[in-house]
Amino acid sequence: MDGILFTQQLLDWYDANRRDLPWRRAPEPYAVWVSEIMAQQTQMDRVVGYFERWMERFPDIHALARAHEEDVLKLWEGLGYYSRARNMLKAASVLAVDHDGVFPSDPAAIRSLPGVGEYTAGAIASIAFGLPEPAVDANVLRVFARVLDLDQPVRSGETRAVVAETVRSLMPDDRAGDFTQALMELGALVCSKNPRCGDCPVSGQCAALSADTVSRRPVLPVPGKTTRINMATGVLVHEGRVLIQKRLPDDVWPGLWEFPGGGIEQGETPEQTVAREYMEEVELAVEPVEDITTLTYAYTRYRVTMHCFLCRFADGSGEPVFNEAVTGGFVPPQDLSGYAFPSGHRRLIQFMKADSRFADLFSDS
DNA sequence: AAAACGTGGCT
DNA sequence: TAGCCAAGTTT
Repeated sequence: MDGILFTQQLLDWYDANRRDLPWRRAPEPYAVWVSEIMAQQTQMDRVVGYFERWMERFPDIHALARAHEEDVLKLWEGLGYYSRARNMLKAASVLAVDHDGVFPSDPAAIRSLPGVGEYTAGAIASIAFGLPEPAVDANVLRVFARVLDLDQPVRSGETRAVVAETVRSLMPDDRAGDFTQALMELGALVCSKNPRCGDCPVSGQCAALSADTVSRRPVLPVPGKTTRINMATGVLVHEGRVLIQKRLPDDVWPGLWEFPGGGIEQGETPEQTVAREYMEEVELAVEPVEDITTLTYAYTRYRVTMHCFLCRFADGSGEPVFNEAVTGGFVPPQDLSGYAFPSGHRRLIQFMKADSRFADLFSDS
């Protein structure tokens, strides 16, 4: 393969086809960092809105370093992989204290930040600082699995090393950041799962295209099995307010809020599950009085069916004791928008807001 | 080193 | 519909 030609063709294509993303207009290090963390395992189109809200709220390192986790999580709500947001808060503290609020250009210093791995360090170094550091993400692996017609598992350490070295050898000294983004842009827009080889600027140098093995590249790992879960949750209403609790650290969705509930056990009805979970989690006797809805959602390898019920106190009233939460309490339903919820619970709230049966609960008075 | 960690859109 | 999978990192 002709490296000079490959790089030139790719950059020319990028100049003509790059998407207009907000952090590309003025790639300063803080903005590049924010965009790269948000982009991890997330499609660019979804990142844009979150990025703009984030930059508005936390415009620089110092603003972020001063932020509360509660506010950071609320801004991140719906993006998933919330440890990214918590790690950014930790990293902002490191940057403010150890680097005086100035984003470091040293690749090793970048790599040492919480939440910054091999890929992200290379991306920031090249895009924000113009350094010739490779950034090998799934796009880049896919592109070179085809260009080089690699028959090894694409996620193996060996493949990653080969691809990183290839990227290094192709990297132009004057446009490192554009080259990094061009490779990923090509993977996202052209050399995708279902590739559009007719539109590819480097199809003339693609070994897989010549060998007619494009559809077999990259060689992916066998996916893990998904698990189905049935859950039940209850919205306890008392004197016009609803009970929510904040999830524990070292669990799924740490620090996010939720309505109490849990898995439906063998022989239980969803209503019985809600009553049992309320007793276990918050030591309250409740009775489900109305079926709100049943919704499904997915997280990591789980597919969840969640049965949702409106609940009342079984014996008039009571004080919650939070056995399986950091804290919690009764809040006015109008205030729920101020808390970060996992998507399933967020959708439950939206459902109730849109359902006339619960109009009085969400009315402003 | 395998598994956990979210979510929504597309096929 | 049931996967597939997206600018990965951490443990």
